Order: sequence, then structure tokens, then C-alpha cells
Amino acid sequence: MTIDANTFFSALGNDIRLRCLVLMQLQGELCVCELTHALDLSQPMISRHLALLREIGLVEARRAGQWMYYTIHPELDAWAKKVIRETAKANEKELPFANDLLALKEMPNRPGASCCA
Amino acid sequence: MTIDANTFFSALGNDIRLRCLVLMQLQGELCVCELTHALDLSQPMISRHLALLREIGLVEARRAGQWMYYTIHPELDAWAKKVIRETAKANEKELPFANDLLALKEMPNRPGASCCA
DNA sequence: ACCATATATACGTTTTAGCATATATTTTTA
DNA sequence: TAAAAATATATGCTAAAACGTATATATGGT
Repeated sequence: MTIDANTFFSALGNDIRLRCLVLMQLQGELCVCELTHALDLSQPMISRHLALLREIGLVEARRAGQWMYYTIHPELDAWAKKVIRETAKANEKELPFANDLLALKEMPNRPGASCCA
Repeated sequence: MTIDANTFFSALGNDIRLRCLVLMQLQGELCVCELTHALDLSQPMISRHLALLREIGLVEARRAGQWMYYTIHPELDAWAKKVIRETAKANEKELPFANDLLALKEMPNRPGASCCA
């Protein structure tokens, strides 16, 4: 997935999209309802931003039953992957990322999670 | 210079600002007229974007006679510096950066340049 | 077949960002 | 002190991004 720098940073330049990407970097694939809960925003809002990220090839989506799982595109350019990785690593303890992560971990009934382990 | 990720990427999310930053990363400090020439844009346009970059602490400015030299802020957070460095390195051969660099190098009468060496 | 859940999209509105142009400020030189 | 060069800022306009709400689509279970 080749991406030009301008498109890439325009996408990261939005608070909601950045939070989604950082969360995906830290937690691996996430479904819409998990992101909706973690960021505490409306479902259409999350869904629309994810659609944009998918259109430019920054994330990949897979369906699993009723859920759509999004993840950072595995074939994204190495430099872009590195930017996301470094950003997540350096900012995971900062707001709003720390709160998002906490909210995600405290989410009840996460799909795919260990329901009976 | 501590910068939050959202502010940082909002700044990079603009084509003109990104080109200025990449050029500064590759060439060190540059004055307004050099950037104006390299990007082939109006002086007020470059100046305004540089002002924004300075307000958020992403670049530093110093006056030298009639010229204002801008450079990536030396005390910028390490992670942010790394993002800019990796972006510049990975994209310097791509458009529009390659053209900007070429135009800069072919600029006649660059201030500060070797006028009599 | 029907209903519940999860997700996507469409539409109209509001907010924000970017722009061109004009003008002000600062510095240098004559 | 006047003029020129480099830079900064102000203003009004336009375009794009983001938003809330409503609705459509897809899947799974009864």
C-alpha cells in the first residue's frame, strides 16, 4: 500500500482518526463498536472516519459475523508504519490516548473477547 | 518543546506546511524567500504558514538582517523530530519534494549562500 | 419470516481552513 | 530621511471538512 505523504498526514490530522489509529497500533484489530465505546462517540461518526481511512489504504477491514474489524493496513509503506508506531509509543500515556485505552479495556461484552475462558 | 500529537499532525496535515518542513529537514534553516521560491507560492502564503508552525513550537525563527530564517525547532520532542526525519528521508525522491529541492538549489542569489567564495 | 444488533451511508447544516489581495512593519542602503 | 527589499499581518471571500440526525444494509438468532 503506497501512500503519499500529504494524504497520509491529512488523515492523521484529525483528532478522531488519530485516536483510532493509535488504539489500533496498541491493541491490534478493533471493531466499530469497540472504537465507538473507547472514544465515546457516535457510531456513524466512527464509521465515517474509518471509511475514509480505508479509502486511502491506511487501514484494512475484515468482516466477522456482524462485526467489522479494522486494523492498520499490513502492507502500508514502512515509513508510514514507523510514524504510527513511534507516535503511539511516545503518546500512549498522554491524553486522550490513555483514556481511550482505559475505556476500551473496561468495555463490557467486548465481541471476540474471552467470553468463556 | 512539548507538542501534543493532535496539534502536531494537524500542522503536518497541510501540503504547504509539510513541504516547508521536509525542505527544512533536508536543508537546514531556510528563509522565507527561499521557501517562496522553492515552492513557487506567494510570499504572504508562505509567511502565514510559517507563523502557524512557529506558534505551535514546531519551528524556530531567527532574524539575520532583513531575512528571517526558519528551522525545525531544536528542542522539539524526540518522537516528533523522528517523524519528520523519517518522512523526509522516505519521500525526498517523491513529488512534490524532489521538485522543491531542485528549485531551491537552482535559485539565483540565495541569501547567505556563497556569494564570493 | 421477523426482529435485534452492528455497521454504513445520505442529507442538510455549521464550522473551520485556506486563499488572494492589500497594506503594515522592519531593516538596509543611498 | 527616502526608497527598496524582505517579511508580517489584516480583510473579505470561498471551499472543504466535520457534524447530527435519519435511514439503509447486512448478519444472526428465534
